[in-house]
Amino acid sequence: MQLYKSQNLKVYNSLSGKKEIFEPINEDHIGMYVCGPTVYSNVHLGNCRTFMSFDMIFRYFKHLGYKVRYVRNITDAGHLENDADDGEDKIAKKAKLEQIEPMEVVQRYTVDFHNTLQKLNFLPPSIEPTATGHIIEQIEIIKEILEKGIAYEVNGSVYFDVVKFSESNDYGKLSGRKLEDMIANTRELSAQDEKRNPQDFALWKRAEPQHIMRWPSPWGDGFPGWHLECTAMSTKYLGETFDIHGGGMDLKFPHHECEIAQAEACTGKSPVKYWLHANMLTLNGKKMSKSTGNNIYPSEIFSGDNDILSKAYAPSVVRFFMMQAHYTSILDLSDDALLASEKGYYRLMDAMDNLEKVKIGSTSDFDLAQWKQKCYDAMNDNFNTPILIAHLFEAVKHINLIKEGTETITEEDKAILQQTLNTFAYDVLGLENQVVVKDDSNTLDGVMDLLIELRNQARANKDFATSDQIRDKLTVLGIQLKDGKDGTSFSVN
RNA sequence: GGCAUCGUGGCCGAGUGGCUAGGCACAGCUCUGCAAAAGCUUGUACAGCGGUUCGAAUCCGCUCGAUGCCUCCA
Repeated sequence: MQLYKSQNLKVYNSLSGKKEIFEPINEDHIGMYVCGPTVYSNVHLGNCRTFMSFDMIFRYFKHLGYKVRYVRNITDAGHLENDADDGEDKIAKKAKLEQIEPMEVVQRYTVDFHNTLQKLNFLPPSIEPTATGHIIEQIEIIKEILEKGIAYEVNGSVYFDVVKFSESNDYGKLSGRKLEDMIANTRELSAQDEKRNPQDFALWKRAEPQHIMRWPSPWGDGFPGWHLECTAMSTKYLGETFDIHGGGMDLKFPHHECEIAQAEACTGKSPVKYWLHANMLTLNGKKMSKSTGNNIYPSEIFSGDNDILSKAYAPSVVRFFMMQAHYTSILDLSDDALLASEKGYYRLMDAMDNLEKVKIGSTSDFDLAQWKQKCYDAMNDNFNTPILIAHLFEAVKHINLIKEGTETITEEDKAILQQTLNTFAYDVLGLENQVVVKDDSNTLDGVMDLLIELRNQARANKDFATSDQIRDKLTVLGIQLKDGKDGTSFSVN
C-alpha cells in the first residue's frame, strides 16, 4: 500500500487562504508546475530557496508513493524590460551588452543553474521545458484568447483585456485584489501606451528592429508576453487542470494572477487546484534581488568569499539552514544563523554516524513507532520541516544516550530508527552527510589510528605533555579527538 | 497612496485560545589526568495599549515598527 493512503497531508492553498486536505485530481498521480529561473544571470541564493522548497515538496510526494510529474521551466525568452514601447527583452539586452548571441547567454546561465542545484543536491524535475521551445504553443493560446474576444491587437502587439475578462471572471482572486481598486490606484503611465487599460498585459509584443530575439507570428515579428510561457507549458505537459502550481511569493501578482486569467479565458476552467507560494530569503532584512544587487550567490557561500561571511559553508549546511525555517516564512540570511545551523547539522550527522556503531540491547527506551509518526505528522502539516527537524533532534538525544550506555535499543528498533532518519534527513530534506572527508579515508584512518594509539600510550604513561601535544596539534589541523567510553574517535571539520 | 504580511527569550526559528517545539550561545553539574565531545539541569519569551474570554503569544480594535506586492525579479 502506498504511504499516502495512511498519511493525512494538508497543504496551504494560496487560492483559498487555508490549509486544505491534499487530494490529487487523479488518484495517485500528481502534476506539479513550478516557475523556474530567468537565465540571464547567475541564480542567487534567494532563487535557490524557492526551488529548494519545491524540491523538498517533490521529494515528500515521491516518498509518500505518489507518481509525480514535476515540471519546472527555464525562462529563456526573457521578460519585458518595460511594459512601455521600448519592448526590448532582458536577454537580448544582456547579449548586446556582452556582444554575444542571446542563446549563448541562456546557455551559460542554464549551465550555472544546473551546476548550482546539483551542488545543493536537488532532484532533477521530470520535465524542464524552455520558453523558446514553446513559441508555437504560445501563439496558439493567443489565437484562442483573441477568438474568445478577451484580447486585442494593436500595431503588431496583442494584449489581454483584463476589464473584459472581469465581466465574467474574478481577476484578482489569487492575490486578493479587486479590479476597481487597481483602476482607482493606477499610476501615471507613459503617454504612448497602446493598452486600453493599464491592467491589461501583453500576450505578444512587436519586436523593434534592434530586438534580436524574435519570432514570426500572425501579428508580425515579435516575442511572447511574460506570463504566457507558463500557461503554455503547464497546459501542454500537465493538462488544462492540474494539482499544484508553485513559485515564489513575488510571482503571485501579477504573474500567477495572469496565468489564471489566460487559462480561464481559454478553457473556462480554473487551471490549478492548489497554489503554493514559497516565501523570500532576505539579506540584511530585505528581499534578495538581482536588480538592486542585494543578493549573495551560492558559490560565495561555498567558498566563504563574501564580506558578510566568516567562513565557507557546505551546501548541505545551507540546505539544513533553509529547512529549519518553514517554506512559507520569510527567512533572513546571516553569518550567525548559518553558524548555528552548521553546528546543529554536524550534530545530527554525527549522531547518524554513531547510530551504526551503537550496541544492541534487549529493550528500547523510547517509542519508535510514536516518534516516527510524529515525523510524518510534521510533514503532513503543510511540510513543516522545522518541526520535523525538532523531532530528528529528539532522536539525536536518544542515540547519544544509547551511545553513553544510559539507554538501550533493540536491534529491530535500531533498524527502524536508522531507516526513518535516512528517509527524512536524506530522502525528504535532501541533506547529504558531508561531515566525513571519505576520499582519503583509508589513509587518514590508518594515520589517525596510529596517532590515537600513540596518544593513549602516552596517557597510560602519564606523559600528558606528549598526549596533549598530539591532541592540540590535531585540533589546529581541524581534526578533533573525541574520548568516549569505547575509546577515541575523531572528526574532520 | 492602495492591498497584504509580519513583529516570539542573547541569536535563529516553530506554534496560533489552556498541555508553554527545536537549534545555536551562556551558566552549573556528570564524565575526563586536563580538555573536547556527549549527557543532565536552569531560562516562565511572545512589539505596545485596550477589549472579548474562566483563560490569549494565539481572537478583535487601535498605536508603533518592519517587510512584500502594486514595475523585471524565486
